[in-house]
Amino acid sequence: MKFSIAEENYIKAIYHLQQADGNVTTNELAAELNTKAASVTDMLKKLKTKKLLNYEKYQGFRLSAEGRKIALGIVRKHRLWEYFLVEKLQFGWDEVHAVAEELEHITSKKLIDKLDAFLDYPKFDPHGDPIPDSSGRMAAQKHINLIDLPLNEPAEIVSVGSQSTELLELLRHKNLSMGVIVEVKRKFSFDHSIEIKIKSQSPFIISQQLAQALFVKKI
Amino acid sequence: MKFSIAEENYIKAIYHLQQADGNVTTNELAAELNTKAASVTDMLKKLKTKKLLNYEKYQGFRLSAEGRKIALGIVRKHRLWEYFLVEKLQFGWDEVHAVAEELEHITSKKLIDKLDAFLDYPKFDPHGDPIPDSSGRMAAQKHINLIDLPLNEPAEIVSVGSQSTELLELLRHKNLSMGVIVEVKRKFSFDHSIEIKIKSQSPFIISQQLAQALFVKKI
DNA sequence: TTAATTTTTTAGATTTGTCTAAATTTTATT
DNA sequence: AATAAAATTTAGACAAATCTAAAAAATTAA
Ligand SMILES: [Mn+2]
Ligand SMILES: [Mn+2]
Ligand SMILES: [Mn+2]
Ligand SMILES: [Mn+2]
Repeated sequence: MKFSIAEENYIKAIYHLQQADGNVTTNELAAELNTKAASVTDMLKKLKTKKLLNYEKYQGFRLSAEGRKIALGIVRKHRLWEYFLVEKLQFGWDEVHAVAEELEHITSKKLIDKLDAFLDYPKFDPHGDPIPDSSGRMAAQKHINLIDLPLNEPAEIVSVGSQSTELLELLRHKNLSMGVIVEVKRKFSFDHSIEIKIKSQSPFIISQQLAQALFVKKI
Repeated sequence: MKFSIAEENYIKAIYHLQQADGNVTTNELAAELNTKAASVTDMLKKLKTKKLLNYEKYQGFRLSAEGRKIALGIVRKHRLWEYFLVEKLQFGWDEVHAVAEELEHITSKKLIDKLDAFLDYPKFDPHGDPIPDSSGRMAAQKHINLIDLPLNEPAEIVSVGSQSTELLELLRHKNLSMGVIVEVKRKFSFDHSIEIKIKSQSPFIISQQLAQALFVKKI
């Protein structure tokens, strides 16, 4: 079956929300998609009819197995295109999300598999998120939140919690990006800010909000 | 101003038709887009309002200067993507058109200019059609129709008259593609078929329709 | 130069995706 | 448990793009 761009955007958004939340709510999804709750309800009915969604009125919802499969296909396309934009076209890692938001809806299966081969089957996108393979499998992320990293343990930044331009702008300003090695030097309990150090730079403080948006792997 | 995918498809189709025809008619455009005349009329009104079209009821129409500029931008994207698909992703030259039909609607200007650079500023797409540069300029095609090529003059195939899968399938079957050197050996006036020869292959006959779909450059 | 034919436009519906405002259901608070 | 607040759904409207059928205009042919 083929899906419209609007349907695909809903499916993908539900997929991401249920990763975090388990059950997804109407308002949550409306906020995620910058639309209104009434519009969401309409689309939920349609996706339910198409058997992509387990949904009962007022009860919240989750994707069906079939819906999850569709979602993984869209996520695969999104992340492969992001990788292409950064690795081949020299985009900054903080400017690819909006373009990939469009490219992810190109329908050719052959295109995406050939792109995957051309890129040499990358496992992670520029934000550190795993890229599903053509059957929907992807590497698990066993990453810990920077806020939970013990003091003085070097760790590598491997992913970010959101793709908002605001976040990515701040990260760029602080020279924080995928692959950078960080160490937590102090934790301030008053506001939960932390002092971190990155290679050849004096330590600096980041806010709780920023630390929670960063995931690291101990090395 | 931003345009919908439907609007862009109309603009591009009008551009191609007026290249051949001068003035374009409602039915012509409906046929080109596989839609109905009534739908075309509706869209013409909209494009006129947006000043992309010189159009008076019942009089036929052409793009305005602004409309032509938009059209060239879409053509540029279409042909650059086709080049990418063939040169980088190893698509056959006969299978790229449908995918490019979608990719041409991705809106990022930065994307297309970076793609152009990545491809090293190609001048022609895989079908031999010139690719407009970022200001809309492109190489002129000074090609002659294969049906008009004099006997025994070697010439190089440089473009095809349409991208229909039917045509491209036939060309592939006959080993005819961009860059192939052909010579016309005989012309049969009964049905206007011609006998041609290509490198290391015995001569064979092609129909008038096929010969008219091929453009060559004398060498 | 009428009449027939073709082309084009209009009128009225339909589908998709969206919205606001009102109604309903659920959840939280007294 | 009753009431207030919040979340969700329904009702009704709208814009975009399409269609069919009918009307109007232009073209062609008698
Ligand atoms: Mn998207
Ligand atoms: Mn990403
Ligand atoms: Mn198109
Ligand atoms: Mn082409």
